Amino acid sequence: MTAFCEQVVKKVKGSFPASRSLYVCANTICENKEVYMHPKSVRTRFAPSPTGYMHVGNLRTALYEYLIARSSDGEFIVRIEDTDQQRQTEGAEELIFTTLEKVGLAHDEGPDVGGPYGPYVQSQRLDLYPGFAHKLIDSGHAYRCFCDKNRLESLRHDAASEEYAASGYDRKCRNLSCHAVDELLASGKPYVIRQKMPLEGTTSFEDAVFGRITVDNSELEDQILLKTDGFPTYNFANVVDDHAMRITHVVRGSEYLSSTPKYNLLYDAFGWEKPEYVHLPLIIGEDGRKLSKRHGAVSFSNLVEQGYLPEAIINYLALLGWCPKENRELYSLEELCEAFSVDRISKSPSVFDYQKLEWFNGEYIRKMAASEFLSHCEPWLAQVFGTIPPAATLLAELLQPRVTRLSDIPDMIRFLAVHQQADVSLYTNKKSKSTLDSTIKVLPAVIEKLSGLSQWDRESIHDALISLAQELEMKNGQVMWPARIAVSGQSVTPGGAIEILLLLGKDESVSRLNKVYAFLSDQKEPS
RNA sequence: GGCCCUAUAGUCAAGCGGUUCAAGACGCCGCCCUCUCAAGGCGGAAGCAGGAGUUCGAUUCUCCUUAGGGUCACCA
Repeated sequence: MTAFCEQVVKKVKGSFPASRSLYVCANTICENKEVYMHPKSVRTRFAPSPTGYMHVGNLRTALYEYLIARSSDGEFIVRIEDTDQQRQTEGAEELIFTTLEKVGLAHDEGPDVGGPYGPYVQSQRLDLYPGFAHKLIDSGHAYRCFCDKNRLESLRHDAASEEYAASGYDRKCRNLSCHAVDELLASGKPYVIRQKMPLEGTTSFEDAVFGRITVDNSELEDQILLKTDGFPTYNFANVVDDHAMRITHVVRGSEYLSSTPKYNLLYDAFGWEKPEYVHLPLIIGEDGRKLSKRHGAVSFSNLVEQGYLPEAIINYLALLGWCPKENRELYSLEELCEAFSVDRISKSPSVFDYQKLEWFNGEYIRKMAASEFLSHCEPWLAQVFGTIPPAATLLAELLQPRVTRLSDIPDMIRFLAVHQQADVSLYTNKKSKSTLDSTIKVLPAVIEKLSGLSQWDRESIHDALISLAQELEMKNGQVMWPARIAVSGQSVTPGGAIEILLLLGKDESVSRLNKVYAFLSDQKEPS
């Protein structure tokens, strides 16, 4: 007992090295759970597989896991599920951590920060799983299966095989005699270990959002626990690790709903306490299908590239499938921790709505301090001007109420860097009472007036143009409209004539106006 | 196809048998503001999938139908 305690203490302090005695230790942990922990504390885990990109569905799962932990003062753990050797991607793990950091989901334990229940990468716990699998064989809850892939494949293609259709694998090896097994083992034939499902009866469990789920055991396949390469399947590693890491709330997408009974049977076989289950409704695309790459930008980095802010993404995701008690929508992460509760998670799948995300993004942009917005703009301004223009502050001020995605900025301001002649038809505008004739009439006066200005600021330009309208007995619009169109070359601009002139500077403005006037005069003459 | 799940406007959704019963938000439309567009303000159109049953009374409870989705891998 003393030795055990020492081991536990060592482990809690995190000084326990990842070694082959891990098996022994985990085994000890599992069988002495009362000694080992703080049963009250909520522990959730984000267990992504390092596939190289962070799907918003995964991010939302991570968010809810984080919120569940934080809202009850519990711990949030990150565990990497890399038991599929085929799917390893370079830098994938890194991406997971940078994403979590960008959105502010700080974890208490994980491969990068350590913790008392490590290692937190499944490929580093490989020597843990076979022992557990063999324990299950000993207790009669699992068996070795020597069927090769070809047989399974042909089983699957054999439509006549109703037995297979009923429960997946046909359980050929389930009742192999000891003698037969020994012989196969001796021959060195590779095998997997499968879970022995009960043939009759039902299994049910209580899900925090979906309620009671019951399935017939006859529906359950004798799933593979340990692959021929000695790696565990997700189905197995997941259960072993969730238990070993003392996870109290298993939070995941509802696509796992139908396999949860199998996991519970595993917990029962080991005699372990089962966790609470919180299955989340799926995030789907416009077409009603599970959101996937063909729906467009569905990874966190895609979204950021498209100009969405991490805070806006998180806020939107929080409200996608969960509804606060209070009738409001703008929540910071901290506020979400306060407000979140599992019982307000909805059951039906929700469509990922880019328009609504865009609205959130606009809200966050407008809420920003001007200086902060400016720094967000800078890379986009540099993209157009090659450098940060002197008028950046003014530009940002004009952009802030008008931008919904940062990536829209370049197209909105490109006209400032490159002057293009407006389509002649643009000079005709009913509301401003502007026509091509009035434009041709007013332009020389505008040029003259502006050229004569000694000051180039908002007020001077404003006064000059307004007084010009009065002098010519024209409406303000008849002056402002053509000036803006001429100088910008387009009908819609961020800011009015005065702002655009201000942005361009006196020399550039006058030069553009002259160019346009010359062009328009030429156009006019033939007719 | 078997099994499981879901079902309030185009979308996210409140509602958890009857004081207000169909909130609120995005989007859409209109008006105001206005040197364009935004932002902002005001207003509008738009919904309980269908059918039985329980009940004095169903959006709300039960069943059926229909429609969607998920899942049936040595993927997670």
